[in-house]
Amino acid sequence: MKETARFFKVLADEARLQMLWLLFNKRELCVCDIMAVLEITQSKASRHLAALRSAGLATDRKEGLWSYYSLRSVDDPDIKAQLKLLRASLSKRTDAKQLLMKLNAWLKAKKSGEICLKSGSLIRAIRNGKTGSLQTHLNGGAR
Amino acid sequence: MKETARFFKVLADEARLQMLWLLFNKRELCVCDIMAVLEITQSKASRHLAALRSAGLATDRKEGLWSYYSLRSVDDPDIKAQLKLLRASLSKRTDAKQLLMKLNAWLKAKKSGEICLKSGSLIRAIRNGKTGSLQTHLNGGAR
DNA sequence: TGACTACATTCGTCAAACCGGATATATGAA
DNA sequence: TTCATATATCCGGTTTGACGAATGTAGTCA
Repeated sequence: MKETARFFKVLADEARLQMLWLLFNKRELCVCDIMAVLEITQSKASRHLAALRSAGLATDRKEGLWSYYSLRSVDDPDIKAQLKLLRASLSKRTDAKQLLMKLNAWLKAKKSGEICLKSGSLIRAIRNGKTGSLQTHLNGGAR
Repeated sequence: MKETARFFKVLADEARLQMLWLLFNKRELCVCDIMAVLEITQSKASRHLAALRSAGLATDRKEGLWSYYSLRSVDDPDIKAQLKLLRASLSKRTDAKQLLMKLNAWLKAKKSGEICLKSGSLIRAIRNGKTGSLQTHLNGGAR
């Protein structure tokens, strides 16, 4: 039963629940998207996604600079049922619905050319006074 | 979703899962029974049972010296479904089955007059060299 | 009353988990 | 090659949670 407890431990964190919820509804998201929508630091996003992956609930696919995470199809019927129930349960929550709206808004904004303002790298670049092409984005490029 | 995470936190402990499992199958147990079957200290048993109670999953009923714990009927349909699924999931586990056998053996032994050797009070009494009626149990009474 | 008990709670310790900041790695572009 | 970036991981610090031992509380019984 230790194994069962370990499974619930994975679900016993709000950030991971939110990530699962997003992945329930989007099939594939990069770390940057999750950072932005949940408004968390990059290391937090990466860390919890790694936890979901090592628990066998998610997989990642690398493409260029990005890591795209998606749900992993589990074979254990009990875990499958738990996840299904979790999804149904979250669907009723207003905060979950709001999160989904936020996700859609973010993806739309991203598609229209904006960049991730929460990016740790970006923040560091700004602090360091690095100019580079970021300025192009922030001044000329961004509307 | 913080609330959901908090719920899973309650399930994210082996001892609490075991207690829930016992209560799924027995309707009412006193702390002493749980201590004996799970082979845990009295404070551990009491602490985790209190956690289940404060999470709204269990209630207790006092009768004389004993506290009898039982499951509390929850109204939230999602939590109800989660617990039902948990029970079904645990039912398949061999360790859960063994625990149940152990519980039945314990209850049978208890009925036939044995006392709880794991009792903290008893241990303390022995350490303190108190004689009293305990010696009757340990020498004359016990087989 | 005083001894004995079941259980609750407190206390100090220890380990696990979460966190943000910093750094490392790897890729793509100039 | 060098720079900008996305992500992973490392590093201390803080919080959370579990634990056993000890103590407290309230029943029972002689």
